[in-house]
Amino acid sequence: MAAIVRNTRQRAAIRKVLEESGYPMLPEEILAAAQRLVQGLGIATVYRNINTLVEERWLTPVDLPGQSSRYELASKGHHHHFCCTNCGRIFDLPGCVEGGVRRMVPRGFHITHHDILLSGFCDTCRRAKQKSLSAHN
Amino acid sequence: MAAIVRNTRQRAAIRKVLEESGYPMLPEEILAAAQRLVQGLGIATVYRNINTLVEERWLTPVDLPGQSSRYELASKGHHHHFCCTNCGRIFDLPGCVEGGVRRMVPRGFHITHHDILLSGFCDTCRRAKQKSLSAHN
DNA sequence: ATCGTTGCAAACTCTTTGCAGGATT
DNA sequence: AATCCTGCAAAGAGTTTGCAACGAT
Repeated sequence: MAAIVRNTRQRAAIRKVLEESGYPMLPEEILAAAQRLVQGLGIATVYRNINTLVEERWLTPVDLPGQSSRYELASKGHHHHFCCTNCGRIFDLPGCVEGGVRRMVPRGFHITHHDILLSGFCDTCRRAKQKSLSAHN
Repeated sequence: MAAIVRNTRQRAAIRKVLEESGYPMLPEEILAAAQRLVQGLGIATVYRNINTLVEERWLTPVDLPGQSSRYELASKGHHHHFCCTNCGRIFDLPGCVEGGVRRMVPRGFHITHHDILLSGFCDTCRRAKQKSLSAHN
């Protein structure tokens, strides 16, 4: 059976940090933010709690190619992300192309899950780029 | 300037292995296969050549959540993948939902790249699952 | 008092790097 | 001959684990 989970200050801090974050966080980011709430917090505790919270389905991993997993609240439900290659910020996207992906697989395949990651320029960076382009011409 | 690239037996073996592979390969898989062509080949050489070949755009990384990067020929062009959660095999998918993803981003965002990963049961595993289900009922 | 949790340090895995010898041009 | 490349071993980065002390119930 699953062990009884205790409410430690460390775990509470880690959860608070993730609840108040507007984007998927890296373990190191969670550590830095949670250390402001519980000084002396160690990285091993962050990893242990992340893993527990993922198993409990309270957190969901968010993976960008070639980078460590980030984590966000599972309660946000199904959505995808946009990663700005200029500023590195990650944005939640509202829509989905559920129906479209069904048509991508061969006959007989059964899709249970799909991940979509879009990348490019967010509005702010796109404007900045256009501005610097026109300044140079 | 970029240094002149030499055609070593090791590099040739690594390229041959990737050219003849039907799926995106892990560094360890590339090592194992290439060691059959060049005995004594070391993992460091595999990593060094992978990195060079990616820079040369001869290889493209393929990333599955929480796993090391795999690599496939860049010449295969734009496509996506299906990962069977049962047998672990990775399949190339022909189609795309290019148009669909454009509608997912907020006004002002500019998409330069997109990744789609579908997962579930491939035809073989779907049939096996159905078979075992009916056998138990 | 029990026993889950923590911080620390060590261990582990994956990848990169320094270096001396070897191979390609 | 010049210099790029290789294998080995060591170093790094990210993550997990063992353990004794701590703390929530």
